[in-house]
Amino acid sequence: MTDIRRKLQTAGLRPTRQRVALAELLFAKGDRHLAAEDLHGEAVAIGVPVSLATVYNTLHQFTDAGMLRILSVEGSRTYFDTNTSDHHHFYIEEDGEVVDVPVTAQLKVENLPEPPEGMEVANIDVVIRLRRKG
Amino acid sequence: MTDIRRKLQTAGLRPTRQRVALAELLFAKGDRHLAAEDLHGEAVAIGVPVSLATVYNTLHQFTDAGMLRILSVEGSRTYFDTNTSDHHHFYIEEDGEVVDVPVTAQLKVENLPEPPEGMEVANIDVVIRLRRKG
DNA sequence: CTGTGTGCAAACTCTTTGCATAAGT
DNA sequence: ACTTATGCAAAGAGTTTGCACACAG
Repeated sequence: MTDIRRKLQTAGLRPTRQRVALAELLFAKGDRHLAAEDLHGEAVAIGVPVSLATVYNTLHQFTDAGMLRILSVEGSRTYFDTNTSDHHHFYIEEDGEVVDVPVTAQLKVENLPEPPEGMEVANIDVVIRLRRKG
Repeated sequence: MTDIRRKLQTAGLRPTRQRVALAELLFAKGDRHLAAEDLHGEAVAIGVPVSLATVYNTLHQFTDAGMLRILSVEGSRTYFDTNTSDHHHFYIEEDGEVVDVPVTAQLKVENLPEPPEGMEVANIDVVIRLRRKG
C-alpha cells in the first residue's frame, strides 16, 4: 500500500487514486499479462471508475518507469507484463492467451549472435507458440 | 514463374494476376519481412495496381497455405515472413525494423519446457530486441 | 457459364490526442 | 495556488468485411 505510493513517487509519478488502484491490481498477485481493456475492466469491477484513456496512459508511464514490459506477441492488442525480468512465454493462438514458461524449466538461449554495429541487446523474448493437439 | 503458378495451384489458389505478382515479389529475393502496406507499395510501384484489401487477403491465404509466417513482434502492424522455417530475429524498436539473425549464428534454444496438457509446439520465435548503443 | 477473386468504401478495433475539468502537493 | 492528471469525445492507424463487377477455368 504505502510501498506502492513510494514506488510511484520514486518513478516520479504522483500517487493519484487511479494510479494507486491500477498499480495494486497489477502488482498484488504476482506475474500478470494483460491488455489495457482487461485492466480497465478489473478496475471498474472493483468500483474504481477510471477511464480507458487513463489506463493506457498509466500503462505506458509504468512501462517507461521500468515497472512493466510490453510483450512481443503478434495481434492487434498490446500485452503488458508485470514481470520485467528475463523470462519466456507460451502463446496460445486460438485464445490469444499468454502463459509464463515456468522458471523451473530453465530454458536457455545459446550462441547468442553479435548484434550489428552500434547496437546492444535490450532483451530477448522467446515465444513458444502452442496449438491444440489433434 | 511457372513454378509460382504451380505453387499456388498446389495451395488451392487460382493463379490470378494479382496473386502471381504478389508471390513473385514475396518469393523472388530470399527472406523478407514485410507488412501489407509495404507489399502493396511495391506492387503498385512496378505497375500492378492491386488493392490493399486484396494484399491483405492474399497474405492471409498464403499464411494459411504455409507459404508465410506471421512474426511475433509487438506493435500495430502485422509483419509477414517469407521464411517459414525455424529462424530468429533482431528487432530494432526505434525503426520498427526486423532483421534475420544470420543462420551462421547457430542460435539454439535449450531445455524446451513441456507444453501444457493437450498442447503441442507450433513454433518458437526468438526476438532479440536491440537498442542503439549509447 | 459458374464460381472464385478483386476493388471499393464503409465498418471495426485498438490506441492516441486535445482540451476542459479535477485533483495532488 | 500551481502543476500535473483525468475524462471525454474525436481522431488516427491498421485491418477486415459486404457487395457489385471482373476474371479464370
